[in-house]
Parts: sequence; C-alpha cells; structure tokens
Amino acid sequence: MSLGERQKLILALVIRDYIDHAQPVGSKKLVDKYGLNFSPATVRNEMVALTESGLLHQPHTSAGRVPTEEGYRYFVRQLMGQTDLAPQTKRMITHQFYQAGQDIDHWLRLAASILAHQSQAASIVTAPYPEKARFQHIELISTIGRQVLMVLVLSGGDVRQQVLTLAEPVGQELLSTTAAQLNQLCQGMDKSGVATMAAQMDSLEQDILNLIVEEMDRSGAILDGEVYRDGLTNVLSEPEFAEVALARRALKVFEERTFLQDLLTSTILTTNVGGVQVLIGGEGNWEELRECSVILGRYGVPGLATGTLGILGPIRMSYGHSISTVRFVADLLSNLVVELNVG
Amino acid sequence: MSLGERQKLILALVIRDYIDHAQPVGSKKLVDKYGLNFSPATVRNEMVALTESGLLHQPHTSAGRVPTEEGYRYFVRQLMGQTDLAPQTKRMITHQFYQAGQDIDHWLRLAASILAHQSQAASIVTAPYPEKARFQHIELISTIGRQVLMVLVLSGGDVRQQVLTLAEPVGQELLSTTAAQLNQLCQGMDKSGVATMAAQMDSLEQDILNLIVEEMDRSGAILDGEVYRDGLTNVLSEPEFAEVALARRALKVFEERTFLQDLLTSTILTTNVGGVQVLIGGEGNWEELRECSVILGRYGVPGLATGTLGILGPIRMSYGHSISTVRFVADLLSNLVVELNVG
DNA sequence: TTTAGCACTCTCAATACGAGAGTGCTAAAA
DNA sequence: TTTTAGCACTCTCGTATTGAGAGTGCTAAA
Repeated sequence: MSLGERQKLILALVIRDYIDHAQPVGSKKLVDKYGLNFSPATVRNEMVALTESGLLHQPHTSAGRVPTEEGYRYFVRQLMGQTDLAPQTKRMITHQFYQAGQDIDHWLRLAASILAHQSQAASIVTAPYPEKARFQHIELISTIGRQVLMVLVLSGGDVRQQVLTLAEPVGQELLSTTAAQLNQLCQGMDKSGVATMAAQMDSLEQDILNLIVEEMDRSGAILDGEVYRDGLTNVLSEPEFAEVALARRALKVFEERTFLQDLLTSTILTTNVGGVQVLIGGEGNWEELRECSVILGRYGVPGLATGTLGILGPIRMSYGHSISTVRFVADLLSNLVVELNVG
Repeated sequence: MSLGERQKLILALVIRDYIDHAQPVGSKKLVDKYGLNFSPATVRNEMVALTESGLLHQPHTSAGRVPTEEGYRYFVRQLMGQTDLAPQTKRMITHQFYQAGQDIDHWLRLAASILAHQSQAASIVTAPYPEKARFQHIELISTIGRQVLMVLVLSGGDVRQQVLTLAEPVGQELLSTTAAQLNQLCQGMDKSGVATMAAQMDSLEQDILNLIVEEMDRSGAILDGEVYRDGLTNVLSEPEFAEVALARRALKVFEERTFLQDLLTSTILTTNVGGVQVLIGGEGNWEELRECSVILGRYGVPGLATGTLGILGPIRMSYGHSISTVRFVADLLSNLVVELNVG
C-alpha cells in the first residue's frame, strides 16, 4: 500500500482531527480548518481512494470519514514519526519522581498515576522482576509462636519474604545459626543448585531450602508481584465507552489477573527494554480489546530485572503523546532499577 | 414513624421485588406475584401512606412505586432482621480460603474476590494494621553496594522492610553485630522508647533507629499498606450506572486513595470489629456516593491488628446477602489474624 | 488534473400518536 | 369502619413522520 503525499497528509489530518473531536470529519471542514490549498472536491477524491484502501471508513453515505483500525496502524507506524514530550512536561514528571524519594513502591504507584493522568487512560505498572535469580542471603526471624519469617535476598537486590510455620517452636539463636550455615552453603547458587542442596538435607533445613526454591521459581513469572493500576475511571469518560458493556469488557482485561497475564506474556516477549508495543483494536485475536488500544513498554535492565508498564484507552487515542509518555516513564524507571542495583 | 404490620409487609415486598428486577412495582403485580390475601386497591391505599411517610416514591403519576433511600434504611434497620449465608455458600467460601494456604497476601486478595463475586459489586480490603506497635526484632542485610535492607518485625507479627542507602559500603558482619546489639537494646520498646534511644546514639545506629521510629509511626495510619480491590467492573453492569458519569463518580471513591482514606477513617472509627456499617445513598454528605451504598466491616483483633473490608454497589443492592457476606469474610480474616499471632 | 455545481442520501432532533401499565377516587360491599 | 370493584385519568415508551443540515458522488467545465 503506497499512498501519495497528499493522501498521507489528508489521512494524518483526518486522524488528528478525529482524535481531538471524536466526530466524523468531512472534506469542507478539513479544508477550512487547516487552510489546505486545494478544494474540498479534491479532498473528496482522495478520500474515496483512502476509503478503498481500507484506511478510512464512512459511518454512512453522507457522513464524514472516520479512521479504520488499519488507518490508525498506518498512521502510527508510517506517518507519525518519533514524537517526544514537551520539555516542561518532562521536567514536571521528573520532579514528581524526584520528590518520591527512593521507595520503589512509591515510584511504581507514581508511575501508574502519571501514565493515567498524561494519557487520560487506564494505566498499569508491574513491579520489576529479576530474570535469573541467584541466592544471595537469607535471614530467619522468629516472630510469634511457631511462625518464622524468612527473608530471602536474591541477586539484583530482589527481596522476598515468606512465613513458615514450624512443627514446634524454635529459638531465635538456632534460627540464626541455621541461617548463617545456609548462607555459607548456598552463596551464589541458582535454583537447581539450591534444589540439589535441599535433597541432601533433612527436616528444618530441607523445608527452608524447598521454600527458597519455590521463591526462586517465581522469579520466572511475569506477573508475580504487585500490580499497580490507575485511571480506570478515565476510560469511562470517553464517548466510545458510553455503552457501559464495552467499557466493562475493556476494563476487565486490566482488572483480572489472568487476562493481564496473557496480555503481558504474549506481547512482552517480543518487546525490548526501552521499546514500546502498540496494540490497536485488539489486533491478534484479543476479542476483549476490540474497542481499545493498548500501549505497552518494558523497563529495567535486561538480564537483571525488568518490569512492564502500559496504558489502555480507546482506539481514538493520542498515540504520539501516549507513546512518548510510556517511553519516558519507562526510562525513568529503568534508571531507578540501575540505581538500586549499582547503589 | 410507626408502620402497621401490613404496611411493613408491603414495604418489604416492594423493596425485595425492586432489588431483583429494578422496575417500579405496582399494586396488582404485587398481589398476584406474592399471593396476598387482600386486594390491589388495599395495597394502593397502603402505598399512599408509605409514600407520604417518605419510604416509597413514584417516578411519575402512573408508575409503580420505588423505594426511597429512607425506605431502604428502614428496611435494613428495622425489617430485614439478621440474615446469614446459606451453609453451602459458607462451606464454599471457607474451602477457598483453606486452599489459599497461609499467605496473607493470598487471603486478602481472595477476600476481595469473594466479596466482589458474592455481592456483584466492587470490593475493597485493606491489610491489617497493628494498633500499638512494639519493637520486636530487626535484621540488617547487605544487598548491593551501599544498599542495606532493613527488616523490622513489630509486635503482632507485623513485618516491615525498608531500604536505606549508606554513605559508604559496610560489610555484612558489621551489620549483623549492629543488628544484634539493637535487638538487645530495644526489645519490647514502643515508639517513644526507640526515639529516646535514637537520641543517645550516633551515625549508623542513629540512622537506623530513626528509620524504625518512622516505620512505627506509620502503624497508626489506617490506609498505610496495600489495598486490595476487585469487581470494579461489576458496578458497570448495574442498570443504575448506565449513565457512565455516575459510574465514574462512584468508582473514583474506590480508586483514589484520598477519598478512600476519608471514607475509611470517618466510618471505621465508629465500627467495632465484627460489626458492619451500612451507608445508604451516601448519607452523611458523601456527594460522590449519592447513587451508591457502601457496606464496611472491620476485622482482626482489637488492640493488636485490625483491617477493613467492604463493598460498594448501587443503592438497589441485596443488603441481606451483602451484609452477611461482609460479616462472614470479616470473621474468617479475623481468625487468620488470630492464627498468625497465636501460631 | 482540479474544481464548481448540484442532486442525492442519510442522520438527527422534534413532533405526534396509540398502547399499556398503574394510579386515585368513588361508591358499594363486608 | 375497612375492604374492594369499577372506572376515568395520567404518564411513559415505542413507533412513525417530517424537515433541516451535513456531506457525499458525479458530471461537466476550467
């Protein structure tokens, strides 16, 4: 599909205008508004061509044109070009992160909030997960009665905690020496190493090592940790979701972990850190996302720890701004991951 | 306001029917459907009285009656009586919790899911927060570079973790001895105790103690920890939220932390553990909740650790079932808190 | 190749109208 | 005194009609 320059211009204008006003755009309006130096009739001719190419669509014989999903895709991939946030927006966002201090929980929550606010869409951010976990350190802490808190530090500064209930109370001293012993034995081991070690132990030590293996296993999972969501109600203000059933179906994808898991695993695998995936109109058999677009990005340090972030909004979305925002926030979070790891 | 027995019966039937069908209910229908042994005309007379008392309302001259907010309140407080979940429902819920193992994160997530599913409304569960925190144990773990992970165990098995960045790298041995030392010094202290202790220390120890004080401070806050939400999209399937603007306004209360904070603090303070508060139509100046009802409960062990749970749905909600569910799940969570503390 | 002119199509808001449901009132029955 | 049958009345809601407005496609001229 190769379009003439004028066709590209008209397509871009139609899409931009439609994104802003959610109204079919007609030939006359287009010429008037953007001061084109050719006539409405010419625009109409080009529009016929664009409609035949499947990039535009007429809701009915005598309405203006509306972009099709294909049209949006062409726009995003060929026409839009690289966009960037306004410097002052960047400063503003950076400043907010700066104020959030060093707490990763804060950062992720803030990231979700900024994404939602900037794009006026629903946003999602997953905590960074380490890619290849190695044992680094363990502590065993007696809390109450037979409950023991195990704190496990994996490579990359990833910290897990887990409560285990023992058959009978054990004093803190014994726990401490056990922990020290395990620390020495397992230093730097990966999952299989710890697993074989577990096989050689018995009772208390074995239980603990098995628990460690279990936790390390989880590190492979994409959606293990907490998921930060924000702006779910934003999508409700878009006119395309005036029909609540549509809104409901779309939001369900973000609300239900199983959907989310599928969505993230299927798209994230093909996305590099710093890269951004745009899914328009549920392309790729996402029936639930038929009326939506999703922009997903990945942040972190490959091979160490990476996480996912993204937004969900109507197909009629300001792609340039949204993509830039996702990319920018991803960069900031990546920096955080680096900082936390390098110290 | 004292009603005759027949009026009470009619009011209850109208409300029950309206809850099920979301349609104004008329005199004839009522008599036919529930086999009343008096005539539609009689029902009409009683309805006039109920309408004058402000318990029922006619959308227009010739429609059936619809409960007013006052009507719902009267129903919930005087007519409904104590309800309980069906034994098989209880078993089912208990079973699900049983399968969730001992992970409190799992439990809370599951609680939100069950509340949402049972009531077909949006649900919310906050993690339990300890009421009077005492120092119990601390561990300091070197993770990467100058980053040190502090794991703090407070009374009641409440575990906090916090990362602190030191001026220069410190070895694990020094960290361990420091931790051991602090453990000895601060055992069982409350916040002010730790604070005075901090004043007497210097450098590393002081920094750590101050961080501990900060964490203990947080224990007073109602909405500190994670908040579990579920079923937000349920609300969208209710006909009263066909107008998306309404749905949006209602959901915002659950989505935004500040609203939620206000809501929980203002209602929870007057609710005992095991008790349930019902807020119908945003009574008490909750403009955002004008079209909704909220049922809030409290779980945990007073004086030790308590948390909040609740649901948000349309005013036309099945109060009996919802209240029973909130109460039942609260009980289960309370048991969990007890178990975790007693071992 | 572009453009002016024009008939044509389709939506949307406003209006009208009849069916249906439910009421309130009155007078008779219990 | 309380309950009920009967009936006229009211109001909503779905359907059909209509006219204005916007935008198109086509044709013929520039």
